[in-house]
Amino acid sequence: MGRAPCCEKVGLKKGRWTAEEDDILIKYIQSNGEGSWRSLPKNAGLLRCGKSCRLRWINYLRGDLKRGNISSEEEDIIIKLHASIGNKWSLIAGQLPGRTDNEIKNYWNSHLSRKIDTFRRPISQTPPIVFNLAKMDSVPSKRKGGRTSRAAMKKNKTYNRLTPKVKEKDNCIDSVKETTPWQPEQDDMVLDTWPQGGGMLDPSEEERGSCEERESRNSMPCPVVEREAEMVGPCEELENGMLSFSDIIGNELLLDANGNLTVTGNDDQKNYLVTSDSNSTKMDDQMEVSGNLSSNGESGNNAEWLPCSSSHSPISYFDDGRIDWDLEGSVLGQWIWEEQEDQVLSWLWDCDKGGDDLQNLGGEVDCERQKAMVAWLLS
DNA sequence: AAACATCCCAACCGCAGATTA
DNA sequence: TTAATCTGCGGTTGGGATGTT
Repeated sequence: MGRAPCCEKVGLKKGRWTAEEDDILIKYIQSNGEGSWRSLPKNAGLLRCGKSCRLRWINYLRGDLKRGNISSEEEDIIIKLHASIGNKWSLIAGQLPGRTDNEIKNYWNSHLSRKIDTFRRPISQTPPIVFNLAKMDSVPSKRKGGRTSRAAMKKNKTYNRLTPKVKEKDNCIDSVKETTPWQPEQDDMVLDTWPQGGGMLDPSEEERGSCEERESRNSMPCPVVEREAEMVGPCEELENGMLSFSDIIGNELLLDANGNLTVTGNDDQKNYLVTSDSNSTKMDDQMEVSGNLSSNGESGNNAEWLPCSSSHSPISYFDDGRIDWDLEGSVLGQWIWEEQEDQVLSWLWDCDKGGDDLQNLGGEVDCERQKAMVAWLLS
């Protein structure tokens, strides 16, 4: 039997709520309390779906909602939590009093995800480079038209127009560093390094599905090589002040505490997942990758590059029964979350302290890199 | 001033887990 | 035990707002 509709849809009003409707809803909830959303519209005399009433109340009319812009501290929390748990907007919202999941979701989609998405860059054609992010901050966007983002307008009302356009590559690239490109051992490697809820708290391999599916789930660019290539020159893209985060990961990103970004390229447009060859530290190394937001295939941590799509992916290690890192769907994963949620979250809040926490989990955290990455994202 | 491009967010939709009868 | 219902969540979209050309 098909699922019954949440409410009788015929004759119900849709679209923006009017002030009168808001008043009715507020008064009704004030006198009757929340809940019984299905019967609320009828009882309150609203021509709205109960679901719509609930949403309106939760996201807009509740008294304890915080108005105004997302603060940098809140943004910091959002970034850190999203890097850890992915699109769990309600969970993230739970850490931000007065903010709703919808608000955070919108903020992520309109501000933060774009920041990361525009960080894209072609992988192969450039020599290894070091970017001075401090300089990049001052590099204007190359947009041709359209509306300036509100965030940008808030930050700088002379946005774009009064800022001289950067023409010289040297303005955005501090130096070119020659390194020996790392050669992959396998040709069919697929990157899965973006810590979209991943790395640390990734669902099982089966649930991960295709790249597109994961992109859809996470609202994040999937850094898989078969993605449409965005072929722009190194500085052309840098004029946007951003690189693809996934590209950076794929190119062996090194982000130091000063915000300098080192990218050592690989020349076959392959991206990789780094993991350890030590079973006992699989989970921890994943944490390190996601926490540090950097990977180095030559790291001395017994690291080896493995295709995440293969049976050797770190996730598959979990699936092998050694550990199931499914956040909600497994006993062990549930245990980890329940028992060590505080540790994980405290690591997110306080890097200095979190190092110890993660040590307890068997991992290592490069706090300086984490801080630098967050600082950059907030820039 | 008009057309166009883009941003942004409120609201909708469908799904899934929890609860109830 | 099962179906119906409720509730919450995450993805998506419509359209107003606004900057650029």
